[in-house]
Amino acid sequence: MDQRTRALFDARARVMKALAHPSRLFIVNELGSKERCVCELAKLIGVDMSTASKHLSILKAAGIVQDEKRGSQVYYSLRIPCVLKFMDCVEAVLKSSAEKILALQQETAK
Amino acid sequence: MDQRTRALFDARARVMKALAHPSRLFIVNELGSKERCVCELAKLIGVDMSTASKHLSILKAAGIVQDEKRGSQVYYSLRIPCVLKFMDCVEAVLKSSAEKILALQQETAK
DNA sequence: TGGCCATTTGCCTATATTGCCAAATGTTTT
DNA sequence: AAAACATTTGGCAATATAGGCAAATGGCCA
Repeated sequence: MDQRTRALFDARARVMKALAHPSRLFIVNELGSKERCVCELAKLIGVDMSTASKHLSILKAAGIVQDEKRGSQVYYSLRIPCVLKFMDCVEAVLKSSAEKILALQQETAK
Repeated sequence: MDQRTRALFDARARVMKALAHPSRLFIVNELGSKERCVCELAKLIGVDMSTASKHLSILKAAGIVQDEKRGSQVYYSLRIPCVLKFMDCVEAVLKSSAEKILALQQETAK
């Protein structure tokens, strides 16, 4: 893999990494329907506000969300909504895995 | 977030995590055009074969690829091809980030 | 101004990930 | 059977990630 290719996949992996955490996937999902402030998201997830803030800063650094300060609150929203569409394919992977496990069990039971 | 929701997002994150590494994204990309054995992928990426094998086992455990042993070689192929489509959106994120940085630079230069 | 709330940042510990080497396993060939 | 090759696995050290607490910052209101 040459230097140029490596840089390309490093950049892509940085974006994927930002999404590769349950709380951050939950955040992206929430922001898909409406913008939210940090304290709302922290409550919804059930973590410390500082933890939620850090997850949001990771998503922001990756270019996935954007923030807007209004009064004393910071509202986050999706910057690139197509990430929401990842979940259909992820669910297909999960479904397919579940079916495979089921098939193996029935194989064993024979 | 209730137990059920947490389990859902944990499962999704496990799949995303499997994809969140430059070598593994490269592998998925390669397998998009044709199946490959471990040694080919190791050479293409430029890592030890044991390293490539571990990456492949992570992708396999996530349900993204499948393997088939033929002779002394193990050929891996994409099990769920829709993951290839993630890259368009990831590129959109990267492009948008690049444009934002450019805009900020021009702002500063004023 | 003082107090309260929302947010961010620093710090710290626990845990997870990465990638190499070496060893174990299985396959093909001579 | 031995040598050669492909793959996987275990061990290990370096590095990265996660999340809570406490402190710092900034806005709002009495």
